[in-house]
Amino acid sequence: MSLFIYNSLGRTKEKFEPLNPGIVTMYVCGPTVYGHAHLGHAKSYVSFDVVVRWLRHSGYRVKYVQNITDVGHLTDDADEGEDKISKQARLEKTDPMEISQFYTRSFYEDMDHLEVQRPNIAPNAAGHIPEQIDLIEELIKTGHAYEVHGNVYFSVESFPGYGKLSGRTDQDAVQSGARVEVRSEKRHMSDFALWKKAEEGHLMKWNSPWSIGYPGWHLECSAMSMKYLGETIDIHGGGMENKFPHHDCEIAQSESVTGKPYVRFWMHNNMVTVNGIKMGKSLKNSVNLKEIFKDIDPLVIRFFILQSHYRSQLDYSETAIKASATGLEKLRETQRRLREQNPGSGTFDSAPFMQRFRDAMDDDFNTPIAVAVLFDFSKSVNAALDRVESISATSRQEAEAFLDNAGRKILGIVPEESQSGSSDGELSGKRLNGVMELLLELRAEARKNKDFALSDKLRDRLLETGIEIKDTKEGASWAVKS
RNA sequence: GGCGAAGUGGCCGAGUGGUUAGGCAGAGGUCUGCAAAACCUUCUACAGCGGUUCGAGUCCGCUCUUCGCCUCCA
Repeated sequence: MSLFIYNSLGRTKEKFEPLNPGIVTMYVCGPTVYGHAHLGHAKSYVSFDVVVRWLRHSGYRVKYVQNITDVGHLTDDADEGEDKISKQARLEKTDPMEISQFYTRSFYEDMDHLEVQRPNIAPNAAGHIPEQIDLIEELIKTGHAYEVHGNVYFSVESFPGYGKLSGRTDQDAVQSGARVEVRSEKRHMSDFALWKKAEEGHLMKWNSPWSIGYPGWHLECSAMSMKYLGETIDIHGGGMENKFPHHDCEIAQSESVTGKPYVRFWMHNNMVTVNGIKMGKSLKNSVNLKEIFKDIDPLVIRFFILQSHYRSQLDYSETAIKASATGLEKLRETQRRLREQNPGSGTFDSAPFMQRFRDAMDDDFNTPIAVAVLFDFSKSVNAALDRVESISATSRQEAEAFLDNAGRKILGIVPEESQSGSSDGELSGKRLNGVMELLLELRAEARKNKDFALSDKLRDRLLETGIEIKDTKEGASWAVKS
């Protein structure tokens, strides 16, 4: 089976082949850096991380670009309001550059915890002003854009396909219910800004042929995507809420300049909701990642996200997270058992699970099914290990390799180190192993002497510190509980 | 008003014309000094009403409900 990807452009799953054999060019809309990342960011970037990992696993060289939006765009609508980054700078009593740098670092910190691999290129908008100006000049030259009082607008009437991604092709209908008052200086209500003249006191501004000002929001992705990946790219990812207007504007700008398709596959991931309502900063219900990570292993969050499909909404609740934590522990338990149990003579065939896993991933990155395959695998492996004959060294190696590939390298939900269930490096140290070995030995002696008060004390007190003792036929083992 | 998505068992969450999703929770059992872990067995479904079909959560129509976008947003 070959890889099929749901393309938002045609609203169907299409067979994926890159434009250039062996190489996939991929661009994903990055965050605007004026606050800490929340669960929504996690869902988006974990989802696309798995996409990249699967493409690479499938043998492609993936050139992955993910931008950082550090030009402050407006808090309100297209024409009013304060620039978000400047506003945050004012609130934190500092300047925009510090804000964007600080939150960029914070973003990567959180993504690192989630095992999200960094993009190959992470361009920032403020560093690509000349490229954006070039693009505007080209659009003016070709009659797709016009200047009014230092502002430059894209003329949607000059691009017949405007709105094809979101299905909003009738601009009069789109505007009839719009909640935003439209500036009269535009030729058409739907025209959008490519360059804005800076108002008095606006901090983030640059010189341009039209005014001292700043670029429109949609422009940066077009400019940077084409600069680093070429005029036509294979995959462009982003959140569903950006389909319109952001992505439709990107298409209009880019294709007007090049005359070529801008993106071959559009991928849109769905939202995180809290009690059924979209999570958003303005709604004050967003779940900050740094807060969650205080109580929950980041990989549990990653697992929680991958248990649903990227195109489905994901409803956040503490009970759902707890269920995920317990479930993930089960997979890790199997991983530990595979590493620790002595080989026997039985056989175990991992191949069918590999095949089912591949099929799931090839079907539009169906991670919920891929995860279900891991659970089925886990169940079968545990059963095999429980048999008297256990499984042979060869079978065990195969099973371990599958779990390592599928669970760690692709889904990124099981850790490399088997001894510690958490990503806490301190606890997984050799020293702890030594101490635990001693404690298990003492407990075994106590049990042998039927001193159950002592053996239970050891077990209970260790559990209080987050270490769980597991008695099996092969003797006791331990694991850090996440 | 326009564009779009969705309603699955106690909860989370796949599937999409005929055959078990999976996880969590619940029940019973094996194991255990007792537990936990592990293993085995097991209960509760496809919003409603029509239609197509030998057969429909799955296709079609209508109704109800929810959510997203049309303003910055992953």
